[in-house]
Amino acid sequence: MCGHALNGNQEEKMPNPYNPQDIEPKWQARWDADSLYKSVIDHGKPKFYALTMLPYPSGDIHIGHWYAMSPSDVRARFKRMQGFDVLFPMGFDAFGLPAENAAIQRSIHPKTWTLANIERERQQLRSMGMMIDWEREAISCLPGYYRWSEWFFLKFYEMGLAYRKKAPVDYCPNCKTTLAREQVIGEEHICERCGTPVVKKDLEQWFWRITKYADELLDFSKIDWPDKIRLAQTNWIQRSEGAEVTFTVAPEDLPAGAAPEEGDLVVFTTRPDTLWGATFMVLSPEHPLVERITRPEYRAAVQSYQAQAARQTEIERMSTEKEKTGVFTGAYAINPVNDARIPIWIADYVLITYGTGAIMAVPAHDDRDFAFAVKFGLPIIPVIDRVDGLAKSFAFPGSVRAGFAEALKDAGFEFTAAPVGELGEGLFVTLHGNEQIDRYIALMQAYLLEGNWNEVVGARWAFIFSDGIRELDSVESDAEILTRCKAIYPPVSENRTCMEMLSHLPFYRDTLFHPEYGTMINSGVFDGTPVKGAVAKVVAWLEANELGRGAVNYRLRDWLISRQRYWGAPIPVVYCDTCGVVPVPYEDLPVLLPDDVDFMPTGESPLKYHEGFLHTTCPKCGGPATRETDTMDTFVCSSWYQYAYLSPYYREGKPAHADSIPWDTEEAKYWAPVDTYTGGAEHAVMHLLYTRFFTKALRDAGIVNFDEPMLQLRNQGTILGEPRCGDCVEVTGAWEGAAFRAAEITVYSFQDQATWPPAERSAGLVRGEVIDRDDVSLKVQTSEAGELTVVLIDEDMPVAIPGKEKGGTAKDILYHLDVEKMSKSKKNVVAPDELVAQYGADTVRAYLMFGWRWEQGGPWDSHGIEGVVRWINRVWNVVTEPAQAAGAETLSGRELLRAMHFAVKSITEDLEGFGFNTVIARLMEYTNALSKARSAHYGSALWDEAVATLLLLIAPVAPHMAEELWAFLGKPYSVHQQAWPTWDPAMLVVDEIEIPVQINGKVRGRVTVPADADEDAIEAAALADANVQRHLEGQQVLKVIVPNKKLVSIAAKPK
RNA sequence: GGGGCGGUGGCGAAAUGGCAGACGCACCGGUCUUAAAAACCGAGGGACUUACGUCCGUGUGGGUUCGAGUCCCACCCGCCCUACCA
Repeated sequence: MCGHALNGNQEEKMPNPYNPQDIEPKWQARWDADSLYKSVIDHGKPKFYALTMLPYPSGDIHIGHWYAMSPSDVRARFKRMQGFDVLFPMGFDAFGLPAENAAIQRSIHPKTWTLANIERERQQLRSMGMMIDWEREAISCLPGYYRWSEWFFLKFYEMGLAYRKKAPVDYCPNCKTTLAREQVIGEEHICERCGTPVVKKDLEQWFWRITKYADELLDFSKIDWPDKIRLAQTNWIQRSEGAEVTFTVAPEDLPAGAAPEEGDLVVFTTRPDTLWGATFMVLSPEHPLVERITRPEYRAAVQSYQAQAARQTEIERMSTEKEKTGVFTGAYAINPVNDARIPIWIADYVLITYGTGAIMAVPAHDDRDFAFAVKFGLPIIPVIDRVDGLAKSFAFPGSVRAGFAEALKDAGFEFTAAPVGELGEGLFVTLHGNEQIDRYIALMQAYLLEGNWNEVVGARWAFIFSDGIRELDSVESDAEILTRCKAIYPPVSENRTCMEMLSHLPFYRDTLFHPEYGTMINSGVFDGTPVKGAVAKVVAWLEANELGRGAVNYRLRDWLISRQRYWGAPIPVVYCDTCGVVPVPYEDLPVLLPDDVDFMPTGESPLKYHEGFLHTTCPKCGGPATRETDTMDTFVCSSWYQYAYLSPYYREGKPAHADSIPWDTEEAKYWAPVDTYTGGAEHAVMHLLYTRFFTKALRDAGIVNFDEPMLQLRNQGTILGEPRCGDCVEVTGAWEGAAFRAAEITVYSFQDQATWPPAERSAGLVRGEVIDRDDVSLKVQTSEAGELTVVLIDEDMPVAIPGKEKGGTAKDILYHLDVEKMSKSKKNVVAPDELVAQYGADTVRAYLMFGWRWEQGGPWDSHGIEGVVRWINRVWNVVTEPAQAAGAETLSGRELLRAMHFAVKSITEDLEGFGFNTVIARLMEYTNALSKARSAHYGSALWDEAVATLLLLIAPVAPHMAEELWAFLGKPYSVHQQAWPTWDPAMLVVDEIEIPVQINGKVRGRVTVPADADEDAIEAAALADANVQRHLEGQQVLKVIVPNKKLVSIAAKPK
C-alpha cells in the first residue's frame, strides 16, 4: 500500500484522542485470538529463548514485577522483529509457605488460595501487554509439574546425589521447618521469611550433593553473567586450598584401652607454612572427640560450655562485640611437625560444619587465634617473618643511660619521646629493616642499665638483657623471658605470656600480629624458606612424612532440601521396617499431596497426621511402610522450570520411567538452553546456584547435553518507595508532662502542603507535620527548626482523613518517609493496576524503562511519568493529526533521513545492550525531529517511511499504541510481525561538521569544515579561527593533533 | 572485620580517553485563553560581563595524557551483600 492512498483514508477518519483504555484491551484480545505470541519451532530461523524470573503468586503483581518484566518483554519483542524465533514463557512458583500460612490463619486451602491468586495475577500480567506464550504456562504446585520434581529426586538418589543424614540443621520455630543455610540470614541467624531467630536441631534430613560440583560451579567461562553474581557465587562456594594435618591426642589423655588411631585429630589449614606456630588446638564444642578426651577435673566446665554454646543459637545475640569464649579440656595434643605438647581447648568460634571441626591455632598469624590466645594466656610464637620489616621498641623511663635519646638522634633513628605516667620520659622507637634493627640493638646494649631489659618487637623478636639477647622463638623461651622480666619488674607478674605483657602497650599493638605470607622462621628445618613456594614445600614434606596431605575445602555445603511443611512436592520415599529407605518406583509417581488435610494452628505439617498418606506398603517387600512426610524446598521446583515451559506437564497421566525424559526432546533440542535470563540479584547464591547445579546433574544423567542453564544473565535493580512528607495534624488535648495527650485530631493531607496552617505548640494545641508514628504516639514537628513533640494517641481513635470517606483511625495518618523499600505498612506501595487505569500499560512500560538505570533502580517518582505521557501523546499526534501550515522551523529531507537512521542505529544498539532508558530518550528525540519536520514533509514518501519507522521502533516498547497507529495508517496487521528496521551508515554522514578546537585542553573555538576535509585542512581552519589566534598570541605552538577528525588539540606554551 | 557497587544541575539521568549535563521531571518566561488547565515555543551548572567572552565546575587530593566524569594511586561519604569458614 502506498502512502498517497493512505492520505485519503486519513482525511476520512477524524483523529481520536489517544485513549489507551479502549486500545489496549482491544488489541490484547485480538493478539490472543490470533495466537500471535505462540512459539512454534521453526528451523528456518535462529531461536531465542528469553526468560524472566517467574513470580511467586502472593496475590498481586506489584510494580517491581513490572519493572523487571517490561524491559525483558521489550527485548524479546525486539529479537522477534529481528528475525529470531522467540520463546517468552511465564509460569508461577506456586509452592511455599505463605499459602500454608493463609490456610492456617484464614482456613483457606493452600491450593484454593494459590490458584485464585494465579488467576488474578495472570489477568494482571495480561494487562501489561507482554508477548507471553500462555499455552506454555507452568504452575509448580500442580501434580503434572511436581511429578517431575519427584522424578528428579529419584534420579538424583539413583546417581548418589541425594542422601539422608542426621545433621544439626537450622530450624525456624515459627515456620516450623528447617531451612537451607542460605535462608538463614545475618549475624542474628534469623529466618529469611519471618525474622525469627533460628535454632539448631539434630534431624534426619535429605541433602543434595551440590558440593560434588563445587569446582565446576566456580567456572563461569561458558556464561555471560554479571561480575556481581559470579563474585557472590565464588565467595559463597569459597574454595580454600591447604592441607589436612593429623595431630594426635597425647596417649595419656585417651581413655584406657583406646586404639592409638582413635586419638587422631585431623585439622584443615590454609596455612601449612605456620604449623610450627601452632601453640594450642581448638575443637568445636560439638566435636565428637571432646567427650572422650576431657579430663575429669575439667568435665563440669566443658559440659556447661557445650550447653551454653548449643543454647547460644537459640537466644538472640545481644551485642555485636565478639569476645572470644572457650574452655580448656585438660587434654593435650602432639603437634606432628615438632612434637610439641599443646593444650586442647573448645570454643564456639570453631564451627563443626566447616573443615574437620577442629583447628590448629596459630595465634601469631591468625587474628581470631590471636584474640583467643591473649585472652586465655596461651603462648604466641611468630613463625613468619614480617614482610614490611617493621619493628618497634620502647625504652622504659630510667632504663637507659643518659644521652640515649641524643645517640638515637645522631644515628638517625625515628623515635618520639613522651612521658609515661609519673615515671618520666620514655622513648618510642620505630625501626625499618634488619640493618637498622641490628644497629639499634648494638646501641641499646651499650646504653642499657644493669637490672633492666629492652625488647624489639615486630620484624625481630629480641629481648635485650644486660647479660645478652634472648629471642622469642619457642614456647620455652617465652616462659624463660617472662620469668626474667617478672624478676626485674614485678608489676608484670600478672602476665601469662610475653605477648600478653607486650599487648598492654598500645604502641606495640599493630606489630604483635600479622596474617601475611612471608619467610618462615622458628620452623625447624624450614627456617629461612622464602614466601614463594613455602606452602607447597611444607605440603610436600607433610605428604612425604605421612603427617598430612594437600586438601581443598569449600564453604559450600550440600543443599538441604527437606522441609517439614505440607505445601511442597512430596519426597518420594517410604520407610519400611525390613527394607529401610525405599524410593517410590518411577511408575508410581506422582506421590500426590492429599487435599483433605487438617491444618494445625501450630503450623506442624498435617501430612504427619494424615493416615491415608502416611501408611503405605513397601514397594520392595510388600510389607507395611510409612511415607516420608517432609516435602521438598520450593527451590527444587524453580531449578528446572525453564525446561518445564518447553512442554508443560509432559505426558501427564502416562506413567514415567527411569529412562524417561521429563520434556519433549524436540522442543528441548531447539529451544534450550535459555539465551537471556533476567531477574533479581537477590537470588545470587540460591536459585541461580541451584539451577546451575541442577543442569550439571541433568547433563551427567544424560538428559541435557549442555553445561549451563542460562547463557546470559542480567539483573534489574529495585524500585524503592517514593520519599514524601507526612500529613499535617492539628491536635487538641492536654499536656501530660513532656507529651501531649490527644483528644481530637484534624488531618491536613500531605498532598496539600501549600495550604497547611503553620506549625504551633501551645497550651491546648499542637500542630505540624507527622514525622513518625507508632501504635501509641505521633511525633509531630512543631516548629520550623525541627522541634518534635510527642503526641499520645489511642490507636483506634477515629480521625477524619481527607479523601477517606468512611473515616479512618489514627493508624491511617501518614508519617514522613525518606527513601525506603515499599511496604504495605508504610503505605508507600505503588499499585500498577491504578497506573494502568490512569495512563495505560504502554505509558507505564515506557516510564519504567525511562526513569532509572535498569540495573540500578531507585525511588519511585510519581511526577516523572508526565514526561512519558506527553511523549506518547506527541507520538499519537504526529501520526494522526492532519497536515498543518508550515511552521517556522523544519528539517531538510536529508536531516530527516539522518535522524531516522540515527534513531534506528542507536535504539538497536541500546536494546541489545540493556540500555533501556536511552532507548526511550532516542525515541523522544526522533519524535521531536518528526514534529519539526512534519509541516515540510507531510504526505511525502519520505514522511511515510519516517513515520512507519517510528512505529516499528516503538512497537516493542508500546505494543498497543504501535499496533493501533499501524492499523490507522492502513498497514498490514500486525506491526509485531514486521521486520526490524535497519540503518545505512552512509545516511549518518553529514555534509559539514563542527569541530571544537582545544588549546591546552580548553575549548577556545569551533570551526565548521566539510565532512570530507582532511586533517591538514581542519588544522589550518582551526589555526585561522579568530578566538584561537587570540589565545595563541604570545604562545609557542608545540604540537597540533587532529584525532579521528573529531577535534583539534593544540598544545602551546608561552614564548 | 571482608567484599561489591556507586558519588555528575533542585531531581531522575546521558557521555567507545575527545564540546560535561543528551533525554526528561520540577521551576521560570512567552504564545493561545475572559481566566485557568492542556498544548506549543523559549531560557537556564556557578561566578563575572551590556555583549564577544573569561574564570571555576563530575565527592577530596595527587598522577598518567595533547586531552580525564572516564585510566592509575591515596583518602572521604553513601548504599548493598557477607560475616568467627581455619
